[in-house]
Amino acid sequence: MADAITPRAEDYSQWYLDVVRGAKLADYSPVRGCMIIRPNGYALWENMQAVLDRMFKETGHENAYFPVFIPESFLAREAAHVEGFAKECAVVTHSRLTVTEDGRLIPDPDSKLEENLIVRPTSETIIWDTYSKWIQSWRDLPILINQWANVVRWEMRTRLFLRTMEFLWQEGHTAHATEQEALEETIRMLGVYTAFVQDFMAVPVIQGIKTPSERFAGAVDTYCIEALMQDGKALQAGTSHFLGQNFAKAFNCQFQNRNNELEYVWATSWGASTRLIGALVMVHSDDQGLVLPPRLAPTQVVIVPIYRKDDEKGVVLEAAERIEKELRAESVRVKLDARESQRPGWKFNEYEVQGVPLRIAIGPRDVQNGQVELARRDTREKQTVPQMALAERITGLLETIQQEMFGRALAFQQANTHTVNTYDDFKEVLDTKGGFVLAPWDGTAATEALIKEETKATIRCIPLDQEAEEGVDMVSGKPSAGRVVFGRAY
RNA sequence: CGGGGCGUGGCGCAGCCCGGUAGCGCGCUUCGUUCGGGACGAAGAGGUCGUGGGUUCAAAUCCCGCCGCCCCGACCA
Repeated sequence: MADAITPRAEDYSQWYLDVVRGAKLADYSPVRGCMIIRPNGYALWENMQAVLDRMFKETGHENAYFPVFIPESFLAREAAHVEGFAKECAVVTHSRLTVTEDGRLIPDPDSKLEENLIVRPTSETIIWDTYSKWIQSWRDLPILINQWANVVRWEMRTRLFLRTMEFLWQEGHTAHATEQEALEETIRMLGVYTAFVQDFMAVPVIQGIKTPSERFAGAVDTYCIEALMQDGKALQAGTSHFLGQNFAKAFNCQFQNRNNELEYVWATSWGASTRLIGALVMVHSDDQGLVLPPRLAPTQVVIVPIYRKDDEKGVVLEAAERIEKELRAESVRVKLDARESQRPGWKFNEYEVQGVPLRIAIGPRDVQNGQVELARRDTREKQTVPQMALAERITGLLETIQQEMFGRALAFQQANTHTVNTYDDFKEVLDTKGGFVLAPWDGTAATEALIKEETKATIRCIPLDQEAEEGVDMVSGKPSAGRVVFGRAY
């Protein structure tokens, strides 16, 4: 087999890329670091979008769209923000090209822009410039807006889905009259992400707050959900920022409150990206390829008809189409692959690599016995079941698969979460097992930086459910109030 | 930008050390036999060997320059 998948244990990086490409999710583009999302990958993204979008609307948000170009001067308004993003911006300096005498294409010097434009790396600045025009009174608040967009960050090193120069995401930007309300929004959206990632992606996460050094550029506090990949590395799966009044001040966005006083608006922003697809791949896939959770799988069930002669073809296809109809009536996303250009064995493999949760094979034998062969992608179990009440069995089984995938991922996360008290144990666990490491921390950036420098592990978050526990920092020996989550991260 | 590696049909690679005019697997096309786990046979199509220069009767192969890509780090959703 030419396109065999590298076993996970051998080279995780290669395994991941093999799965992504084997499942036809994405390709590298001619431009370094950019990604071509193939129909398979995009179908997955569309399902994720649909669910998230519904959740946003259920929590009172509406969609809008802001421009891809941001005046350079906007970025400079918020000090921490510019610090964080200035070094990874694509800059537009000219508006047209011209051909030189020797036939080269260059930016026309005559078309140099008066002010450079940057391609948005995130939209806080353009949105807060806009909000400052929209908001005068407390009656104009809150504003609860989400945007589905692409953004560009000129990353030094990239990897399909996990870090690409351009990526698709949603970014929510909300404006509130009070600090309390903005804080509640921040936590609410963290909850939405948690629900989405756990209940739909079947990926367990730890909720927490970032330390100041890992905080979003311009935020007062960054809340996040952290997931654990199968190689023991952590991945940030979503963030929700409490921005305080930082952007309101930078863009002079004030409102008059009920007491006739002028006040700066309180802000949040939150985002999740196509990186989630990477997380999905890295958490559930095996050496046979992608494994998709039924709730997000573009195709939940594939039917592969098997026949040799024309008379067999007739009865087999008839049965297959009947089953397809029954499943569709139950809102199952089903695909009947009756192509004659590929053989059954080839199709079995193809849909396994693509992660389709369930496969039904039906041949003359089955038609005769009133049965089908049902194969689960996640466990690779096969069983022969009656055609009677098949739709009911399948909807139940899809739900079982969804639950069991989450259960296995959770068990993995728990088995790879270690509690340590000494620096030696800490290093030992990181080097031999990886995973999340719960360790005491004295709360200083100095020890955090030292640990990162020496072990490449960062504080993924201070968990929201952190228990008060008197301890001693592994490095400084200073007192620690509770454990934080360390890990090596993507 | 630092450290490694690699550029040879669509994809993955061998050939390079020791120069003689390009090969393998997969894929693709046609025909036949097949079809319950990536079928088999036969016949085909497809390559400026990244690029520029040098050495030589002769360069994928040796020498020098340049370009590009991948991996590991610094940066990051």
